[in-house]
Amino acid sequence: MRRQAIRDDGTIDDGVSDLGHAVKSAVSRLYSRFRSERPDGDLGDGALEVLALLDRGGPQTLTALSEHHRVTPASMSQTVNRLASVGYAVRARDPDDGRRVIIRATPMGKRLSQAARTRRNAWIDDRLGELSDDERETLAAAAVILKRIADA
Amino acid sequence: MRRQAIRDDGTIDDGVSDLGHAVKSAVSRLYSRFRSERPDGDLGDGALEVLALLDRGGPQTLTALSEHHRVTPASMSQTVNRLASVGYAVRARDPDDGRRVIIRATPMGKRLSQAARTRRNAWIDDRLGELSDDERETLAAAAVILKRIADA
DNA sequence: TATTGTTATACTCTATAACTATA
DNA sequence: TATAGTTATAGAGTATAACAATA
Repeated sequence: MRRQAIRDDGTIDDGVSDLGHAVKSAVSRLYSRFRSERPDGDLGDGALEVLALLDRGGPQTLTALSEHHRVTPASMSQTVNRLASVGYAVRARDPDDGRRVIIRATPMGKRLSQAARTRRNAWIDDRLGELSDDERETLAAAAVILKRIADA
Repeated sequence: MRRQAIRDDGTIDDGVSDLGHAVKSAVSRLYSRFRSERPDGDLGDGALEVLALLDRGGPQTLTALSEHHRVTPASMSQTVNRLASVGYAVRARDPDDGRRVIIRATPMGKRLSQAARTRRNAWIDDRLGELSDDERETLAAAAVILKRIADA
């Protein structure tokens, strides 16, 4: 009889090739954990990621933002609405193409983005500090691969 | 002058220790990608993950489900409402403690869960198939570490 | 006509607050 | 009193459909 074990997520580990599930499960669980460890009072994830891109990558059109974050332009327009309503971003017409809208972070939005990044990385930084050097190297290598897959 | 590069997410890679950001960014980007690659017609992520746990891990109390998924009992109660409203899960009173509610997947819910898992792993399985053996080993090792961090 | 963006509407998932029922 | 669960309400984030403005 084959050895079986119930994983933390309730699925069965039967020893068969199952890397896809392992990666998806680890990513989903860790993403949930990031959410539950999120400091109160911050913007939501979507809005903060858009603000970070505007802060560090410069002004962007709505379409560029929506493609980068893999959401529809309609969804991104609403995220920009949220950022604009609290003064963290502003819209301006593109002078070269009146159909385009250029979105940029305000100085207040940039300050918020930078402060939030430090706050929100605190939890994962603490966890990584508890690992061995070998484990950190593994994660550094894996992060590169995962990023490449995500952006392919 | 220090070499700098703008990352895909718009932040600056200044070569300084930054593993926390790399991991968080890779996980967030990949999670977004999972969402955008999700087949139409499936349940949402939260509901499907609960259904998978009920299918493979057996019946659970509401509190157990909410703790496993790191959400409030109130949130989990609503996710169970969604599953129950379409016939994928049912509630029953715990005969030993009338305060408790036992939630279990119906046969239809179990079938849906198993079919959905295959559908939803198809994208990541394809991507992993394009990697080298070394890269897959790195991801397998990283998945274990990330899972441990997420569940700590 | 094609492209860019917006608004209206709706669904999922989450939270807090206030509540009921049982121990 | 403490524990287990629910409902009401609200907000973020997502989608599709229908629309306006510009190229």
